[in-house]
Amino acid sequence: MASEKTIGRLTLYRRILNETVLEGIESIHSHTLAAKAGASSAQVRRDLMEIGYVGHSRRGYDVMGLIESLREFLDAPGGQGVALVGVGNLGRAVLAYFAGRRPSLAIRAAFDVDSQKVGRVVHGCRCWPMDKIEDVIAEEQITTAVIAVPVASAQDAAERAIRGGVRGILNFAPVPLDLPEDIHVENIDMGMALEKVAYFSRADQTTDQTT
Amino acid sequence: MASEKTIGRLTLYRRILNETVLEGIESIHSHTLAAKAGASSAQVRRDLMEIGYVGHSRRGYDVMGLIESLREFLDAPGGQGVALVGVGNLGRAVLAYFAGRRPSLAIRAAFDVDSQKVGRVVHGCRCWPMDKIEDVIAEEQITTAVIAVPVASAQDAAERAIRGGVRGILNFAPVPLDLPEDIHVENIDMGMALEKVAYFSRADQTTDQTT
DNA sequence: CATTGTTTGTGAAAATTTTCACAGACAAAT
DNA sequence: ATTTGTCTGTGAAAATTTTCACAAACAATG
Repeated sequence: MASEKTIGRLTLYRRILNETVLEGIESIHSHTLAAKAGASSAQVRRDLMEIGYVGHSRRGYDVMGLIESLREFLDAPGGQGVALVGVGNLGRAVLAYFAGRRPSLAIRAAFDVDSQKVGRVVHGCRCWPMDKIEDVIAEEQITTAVIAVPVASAQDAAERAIRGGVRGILNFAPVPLDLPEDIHVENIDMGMALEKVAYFSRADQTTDQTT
Repeated sequence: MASEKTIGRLTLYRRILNETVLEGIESIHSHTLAAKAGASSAQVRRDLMEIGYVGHSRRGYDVMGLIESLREFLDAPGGQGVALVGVGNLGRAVLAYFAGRRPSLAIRAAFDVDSQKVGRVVHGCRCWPMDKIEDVIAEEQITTAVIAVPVASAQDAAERAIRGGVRGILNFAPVPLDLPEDIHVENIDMGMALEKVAYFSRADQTTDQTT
């Protein structure tokens, strides 16, 4: 029911709410959350409608309750494992980013062709050789893979991860992957993103910002 | 006139066409380009309509001509400079990614607080201390900045880049930046992206892939 | 030269996403 | 107890994006 865009914003709201709760704030209005998220208040209310969380008129949303509700909606009941394929600069950045962040969505294994990296533990994550992908993913019941390998190996890496049992892929390689359509693919293409920004940075282009 | 989404796809088409031309292919049909880009042929035709490039019925689009047309549309006439703020793992990955890729959109300077990094040249790009941002950006006429610093310094880094003259920002820090609305901001939020993929990786969620 | 089959360019329809705007709820103030 | 002002939840409108579908173009074929 919830669109991809809505899911993205919900995760953003959760991050904002986690900060909010640290400040000791107990309830929050849609327009406050909206301002912090860079959205409109109507948008926030629509999104929360999607997960069926109800606020109080005048008082807004109960922060703790909303966080809990988001957790129930967004997180898999038993937690989910993530695999990282490619432990280069980008891969290490990804590991650093997620290290110890969310236990219910942790990077449980990393893979690289470089035998120098194999066996080492980076940011609390063990690095395996590429040919162990299927086995380790299956064994650790990993559902999601992050592809951070060069373009030439991306398609193969993705296919192997899927053979291991992965159902969703976060792809950093700037190439569209050709995969079964029941596999969810999210592309992060830094080159494309930079070109877009550069285009809109030009004085002659006028469009408002957003993501 | 062209939407942000269209601009994104146009850059993707260009990348695909650059590969196509290497294969010695002289013309391409909308449906072929669409398949490689993961879009529909109607979408491709609409997008190309946007830049006013016309193909030939039955023969399709002239690859070289289209690349040239995309260049005219997407690239700034005199080229554009990019600054990188933050030379950690992610920053280095960004540098490696763009090193020597497109002369008209090159990373001309990098900045970091770490005095160990200052003065060094990473992937052909000199690293400056943070307090030189305004000066170097102004001097090099840099229009676009990539923010790859921790959350806590992202807002400040962005503001200083803007004071130097930057008009567009590619922000990797997982925090919405609060900036003048004439500044174009593009957020790449790896955490949000991974959570989205994880959500759609769950067996109970069914939605088709795309980006 | 006519026919055939394929492809572009594009109005119009469909689908999706966002915003508007307001009834109903309710805390606070009087 | 009543009024006041603000906030939610949501139907409906607006805006945006994508797809449909077909006339016009035209290379290829006979």
